[in-house]
Amino acid sequence: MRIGDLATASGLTTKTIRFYEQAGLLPEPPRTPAGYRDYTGDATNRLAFIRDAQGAGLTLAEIRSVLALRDGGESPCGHVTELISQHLADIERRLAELRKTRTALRELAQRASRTNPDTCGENGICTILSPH
Amino acid sequence: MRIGDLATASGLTTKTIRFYEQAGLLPEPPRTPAGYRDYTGDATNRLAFIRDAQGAGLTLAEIRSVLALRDGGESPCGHVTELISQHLADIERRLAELRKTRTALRELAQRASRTNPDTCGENGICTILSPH
DNA sequence: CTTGACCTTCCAGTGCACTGGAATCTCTAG
DNA sequence: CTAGAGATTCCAGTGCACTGGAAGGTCAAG
Repeated sequence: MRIGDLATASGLTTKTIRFYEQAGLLPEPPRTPAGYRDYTGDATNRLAFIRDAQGAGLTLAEIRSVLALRDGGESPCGHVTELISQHLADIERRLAELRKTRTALRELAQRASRTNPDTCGENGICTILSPH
Repeated sequence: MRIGDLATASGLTTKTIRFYEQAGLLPEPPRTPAGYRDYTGDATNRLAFIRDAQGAGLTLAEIRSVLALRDGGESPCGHVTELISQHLADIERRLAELRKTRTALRELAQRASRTNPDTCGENGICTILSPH
């Protein structure tokens, strides 16, 4: 299986696959006599795993750490469980942040609807965004 | 007012202030005979505005566009109103995304708690993240 | 023999908002 | 006179996950 086939099978680009290899996520495959990368079906599974892990919000660095454990013969379960709970906490933080920003923006939208463009610059740049 | 004073007054660093100038957010101030930037109180207001606008989630590019309108003598109200509604929509999208990811992660956490590390690698890399 | 698809490497850029560091200049206090 | 704080410019790097492009090698079909 050459890199283009793997790209098609995985829905990635050849660029991305080479990048993953260089980033230590995908082992270097054997080469054909011509120097072409020659993949087995395992690579498809590995890329599918990377996709799933990314879908869960893991970074490539985290995914690499999980793969390294597995490749080293260790079970990554504990590590993965920890990563998941870290990401959950992170998402809660970001949700709270976003909700706060949303509230602020709604307030600004309210203010915008009450603002007269002809007088809004009299003492500042924009009374909607930055009232005194 | 020299750049250090402005930095103290605005809570930014001198680096950031020079960066804002270079990015077209802050007009080039006059210089002292020694070549030092010499700011008036206006700069403080402008930086406060930038801070407020950033707090509302606007990017520096958007803030620049608002400032450009005001500097050009036009009222930026309409533009600002539009930016606010765009950002609200964007935040709704991201909230929905995050909630989806959170649901997925909770599912994964559930699965993690039911996973036996000794058998989890039997047909893949990690049955928590990527079950078959 | 040529065309075209596909492969190779390597280097560099993207977006965003800064941040770090080097080399040099200016001013004030002791 | 010197030390130190603070200013100047310019270049380059950060993190993240790619993406683009140049210059060239390989292979099957026509």
